[in-house]
Amino acid sequence: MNSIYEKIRQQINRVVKDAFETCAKNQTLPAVELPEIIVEVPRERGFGDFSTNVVMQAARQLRMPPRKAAEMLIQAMDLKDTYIERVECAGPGFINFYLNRYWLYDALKLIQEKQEHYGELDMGRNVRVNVEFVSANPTGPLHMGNARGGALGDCIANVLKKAGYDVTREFYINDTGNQIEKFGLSLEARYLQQLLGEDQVPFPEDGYHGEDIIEHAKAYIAQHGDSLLKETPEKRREILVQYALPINIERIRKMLSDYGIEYDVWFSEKTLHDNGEVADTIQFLKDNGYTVEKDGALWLSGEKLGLEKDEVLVRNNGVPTYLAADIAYHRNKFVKRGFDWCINLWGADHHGHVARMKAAMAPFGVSADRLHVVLFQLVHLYRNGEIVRMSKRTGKSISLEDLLEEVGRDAARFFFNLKTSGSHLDFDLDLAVSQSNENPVYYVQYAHARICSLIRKLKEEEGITLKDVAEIDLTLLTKDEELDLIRKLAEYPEEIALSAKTLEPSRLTRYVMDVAAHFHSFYNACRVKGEEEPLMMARLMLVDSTRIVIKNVLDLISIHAPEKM
RNA sequence: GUGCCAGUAGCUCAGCUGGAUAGAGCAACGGACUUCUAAUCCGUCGGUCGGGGGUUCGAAUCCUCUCUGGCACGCCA
Repeated sequence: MNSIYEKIRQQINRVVKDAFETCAKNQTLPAVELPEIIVEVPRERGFGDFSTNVVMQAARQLRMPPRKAAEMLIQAMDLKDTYIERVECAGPGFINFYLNRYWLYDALKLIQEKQEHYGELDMGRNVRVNVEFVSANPTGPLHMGNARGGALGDCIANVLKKAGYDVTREFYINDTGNQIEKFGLSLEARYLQQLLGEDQVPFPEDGYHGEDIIEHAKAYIAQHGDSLLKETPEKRREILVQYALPINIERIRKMLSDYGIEYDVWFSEKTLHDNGEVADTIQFLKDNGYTVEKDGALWLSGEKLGLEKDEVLVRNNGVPTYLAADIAYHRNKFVKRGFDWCINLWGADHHGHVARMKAAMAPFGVSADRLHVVLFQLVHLYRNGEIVRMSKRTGKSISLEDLLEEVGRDAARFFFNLKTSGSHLDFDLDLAVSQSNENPVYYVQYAHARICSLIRKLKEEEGITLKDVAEIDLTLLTKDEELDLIRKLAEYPEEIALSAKTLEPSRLTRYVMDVAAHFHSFYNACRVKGEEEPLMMARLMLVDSTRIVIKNVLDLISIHAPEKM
């Protein structure tokens, strides 16, 4: 068993179904097909611990007022061997379940039993999922979009893993094509400028203007001198790209690693061209009638795939487009490597690409729902209440490196995971570094440190450590603050399930803030140290369980859980 | 012009597979440290859920129209 909620849902499900069968047998209710029984937690505590609206859903088929049907059901319920203490009908026809406290005590036992494995589910058993994220152009430093995409993608991967999926994290390296062409031209111009003087060599209008390009040129000259002057421009660019690209990729890898992200696969786009998979994919589409020829180019047929318009696959100069490579890439993921499910994280400015990418999988027998694109909105940085576009130091747009330098990894990961991916994100730099009650990062970390401190003190000053669960009387936990905290901790597996289902890990960030809030309330209302041994031990178990959950969530969002602050 | 996303408290946002009296944090105001960390807690204030219409027992949630903001509509990626 992984979740008390799951257990309770099963109990309620069984109780309702059995009661319904009894009623059908007595003919107090018509024997109809019941809809799925949805069990939820009512907003108001007074409406019980759990409730279901099943008779309202079924009111039409039952041909009876919901309240009346509910009453019949409740009368027929057998509550033996359940947590359910009593059942009431309320409102327009809700059935409210009031539970005894043992479900909460069992929830605590479950946490202690599972420890860091608490919250793990088997939702994704045998499902292999590929999560591809960041995939930044290796032509320069990582920007805010990469930072948000990185935080989201990594967290989604963590959550899916926790939910039992077989997860592969992947970075797609755009190491060929137009961007690289531009990269080469920029490097070449900077190289020549260094050797021949800036005025002697024009810099390409749409080139990469960053300082890093000049640094690459200087570094290359320092190591290899002016030997490229005598090469052909093509050869020169090739050598410069071969020199600078691995450095950039390594920098990206290092930067993301500092950010807490480690990939399983670094996938090179170039290999798809070199080994013929792009050509083969285009040929396959052509052979199966998914293409049209027009204006000297080869187009993906929009009509054939249900798209609004055709898209170029091969330009009239014979060079395949990014789309062609991307189709080959996804075909590689699904068909060649056999992933059941692929998740891509893209900036919202790429939303136009989603429909064609999904549609383009159909020819390969891959249904659109196996490709899931998570679009995330742009990030706006604020300082002193004003929007910040440029780095003070470099005058360029703010890089991930700048951000980590200014606010640190914990704050960055926390704030990028605080809002749902679909909403625009305003990142307040002042708030992220402020050591105050306004900063939610500290709020959560402080709760963890407080717990660790408490546990440490008990051990060091009193020699007290947590006893075996079997020897602890949890029924001594009766105060609202205690029970509310346990209730919150019991929700954790539900949060994992919902985060995995919706691919919205930001709810975990909000959840852990909630856990911290309940802990702080508990802490102010109840003492641990100095209480009589049995109560102290029960509370210590609650506190330690809280520690386990907070640590668990902070690990998922890749934020440090300090033991002291 | 067409499409996608968003519009909820002064601010930043949850809630959106229809459910009971729409939530949280911050800000504002008033309280709580002899006792395990006050980076904390408790309380008060705060809403025509952008607007109109519709669907039904019930709508912030679904449909439709409309207004506002962002983005996309390339032989760029």
